[in-house]
Amino acid sequence: MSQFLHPSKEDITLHGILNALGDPLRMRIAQNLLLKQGDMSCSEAAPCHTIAKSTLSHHFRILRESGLIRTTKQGVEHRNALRIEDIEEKFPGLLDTVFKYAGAE
Amino acid sequence: MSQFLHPSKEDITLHGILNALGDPLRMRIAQNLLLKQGDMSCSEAAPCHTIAKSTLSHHFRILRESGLIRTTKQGVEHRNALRIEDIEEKFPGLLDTVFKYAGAE
DNA sequence: TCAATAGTTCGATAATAACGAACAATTGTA
DNA sequence: TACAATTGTTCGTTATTATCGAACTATTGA
Repeated sequence: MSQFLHPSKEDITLHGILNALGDPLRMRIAQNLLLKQGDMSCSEAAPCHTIAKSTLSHHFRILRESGLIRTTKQGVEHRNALRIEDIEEKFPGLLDTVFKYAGAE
Repeated sequence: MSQFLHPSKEDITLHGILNALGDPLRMRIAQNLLLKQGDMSCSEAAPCHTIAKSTLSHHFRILRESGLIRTTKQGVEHRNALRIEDIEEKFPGLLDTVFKYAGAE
């Protein structure tokens, strides 16, 4: 009874992941989630507080529907986490390689 | 006196590359260029002949301005090639990893 | 000089992204 | 039970980007 639409591991596509990470804002969200090594609320993972929350919500949906993150509801917050194991199973080494170069941008 | 706008190696960004490859059409163009291991004309590298050539031109421009490909003029054709060495220098292993999983999509 | 070829550019329309406002769901508090 | 506060989604509008066909440029070959 997940309220969010997540693709199954098999349905995750490479271009979906690349497209998700090809946007600077979404990349920074993903980096934040990676650093935290746990789940974060949307506003917590947001790279800045100037962006409209409707826009933020839109980006989280793209991240979610690409399969890069999983969102669960906890109280009033939506907690987000990278689907590291799923991505690693489907595309071994991809996240390592990408995040290795994502730091400085 | 190149007629095309190519970023210098240092100006190539990760999200530019990911964004370029995050589109299925552009990914297939890049794959074609990789397989050929040489340069190809735009129409030669195009994944299908139903797409409008103005649209194709647009995608080649994005690939070019991301730094993923280099375009040179040879007669009436524009020859395109992946900038493998440049990308490899800036992001070692990135193209290997990405193209390893790009085949089946 | 003229036709053929390969791409680019332009103008119009379609699709997508950004924003603020209104909404829904949950929590805490009186 | 209200009711306010908080988090995020949805909706409607506007701005940006993608797609297309038509017109254009540059080059080649007849």
